Amino acid sequence: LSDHVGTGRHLSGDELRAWTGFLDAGRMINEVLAKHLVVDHGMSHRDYEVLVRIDGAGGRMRMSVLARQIVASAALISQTIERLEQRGMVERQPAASGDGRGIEAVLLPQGREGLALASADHAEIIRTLLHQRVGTEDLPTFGLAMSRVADHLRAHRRGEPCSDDQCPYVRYL
Amino acid sequence: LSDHVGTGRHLSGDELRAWTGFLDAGRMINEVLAKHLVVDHGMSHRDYEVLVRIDGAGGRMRMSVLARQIVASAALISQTIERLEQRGMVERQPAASGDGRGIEAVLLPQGREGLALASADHAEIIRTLLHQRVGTEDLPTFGLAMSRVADHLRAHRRGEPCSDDQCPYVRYL
DNA sequence: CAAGATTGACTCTTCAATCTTG
DNA sequence: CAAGATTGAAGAGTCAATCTTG
Repeated sequence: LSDHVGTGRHLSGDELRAWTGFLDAGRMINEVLAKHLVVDHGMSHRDYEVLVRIDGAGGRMRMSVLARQIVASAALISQTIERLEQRGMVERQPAASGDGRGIEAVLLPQGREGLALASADHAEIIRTLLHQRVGTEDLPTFGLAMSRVADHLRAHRRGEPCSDDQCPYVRYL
Repeated sequence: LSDHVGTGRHLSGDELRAWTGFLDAGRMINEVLAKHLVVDHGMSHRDYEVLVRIDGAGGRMRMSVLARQIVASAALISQTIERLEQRGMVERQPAASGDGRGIEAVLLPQGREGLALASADHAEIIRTLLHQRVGTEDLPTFGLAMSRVADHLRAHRRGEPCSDDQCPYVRYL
C-alpha cells in the first residue's frame, strides 16, 4: 500500500499507527471494563457511567443533562434508566425545578452501594491498562490531547461554529 | 470528589482527564465515521474495516485470521461476511490451503469499488478529528503510546504471559 | 411550534449450542 | 477432543414517530 504523507487518500505510517492503536486500544479496554462490570457487578458499562454521573452531581440529575454529559442520545438514557429503575438502583421523580417537562433520575441506596463496590476495581483496571502503558511522563500531554479532540467534537455537537478551520465532516455528528 | 494520586480508589485529576478524554473522543470519532459510512456509502464501520483488511491482504483472507486482526469474535465476522456476501461485495470460498475446515472471504469488484469510494473521505475525517487535534509534533509519541496499550492487550488475548507486571484484570479479555 | 422524554421497530453484538474436519 | 465456522435467541443501541408541557 502507498504511504503518502498528510494530504493523500491513505494514512501515512505515523498516522496509521496512531489511528489503529487508538481504535484497538479503545475497543479492548472497553471490552475488559464491560466484562468486569457485568461478570462481577451485574451492570453494563453504560449503567456504571450513568450511576457515576448521578453520584457526582450529588445524587440526582435530569435526563437531558445526563444525555448531554454522557455521549448518548435521549432515547438511550431513557432505556438505561428504565433498566436501572427495575433493578432498584435509581428512581424517576418529577424535576425539582418548576418545569413540568423535566424528569430527574435519583440515586437509591442500592445504586450507591453497587457503584461503590464496582468503582475500586474499575479505576485500577484503567490505570493498569491505559495510564501505566502511556507512562507517567507522557500522561498529562496525552490527557490534554484527548481533551482537545473531545472538546472540539462536543462544541460541534452543540452547534457552535468551529474556531480555526472548516471541519467539513462534522455534519455527521 | 477526592483527588488522590495513583493508588486510591478514584482516578486523580490527570488520570481522569486522560480517561474521559480518551473515552469520549473515541465514541464521538466512531460516531462520525459510522454515520459517514452508512449515510454516504451504505455500509457499517465494521463492514468497512473488514473490506480494508481483506484488500490489504491481497483480496482474500481466512475468517479466523480476520477475526484475530480485527478485534472481533468469530461469530461476528461470520455474520458480517454474510451481510457483505448478500450485497455482492465479497464471496466465500473453501480455503486455498489444504485444511478442509478453512473458509476464505474473497473481495469482489463491487466490494473493491465501494471501498475505494469510501476510503478517501474516511482518511480525511480521521485526520481532521484526531491527528490535527493531537498535533504534528505529538503524533509519533501518541502513536507509540497507543500501540503499547493495544499490543499489551493483544498479547494477553493470545494467552502470552505478561512481561513486566501482574496485570490481574486481563482475565476479563 | 420547540424542548423533554418515551416507545416500538429494526439492526447489530454477544453468548451458547451446533456442525464439520483434523 | 480441539479448531474453524455457523446459527438462533437474547440484549443493547439507533432511528423515527409520539406524547406532553412551555
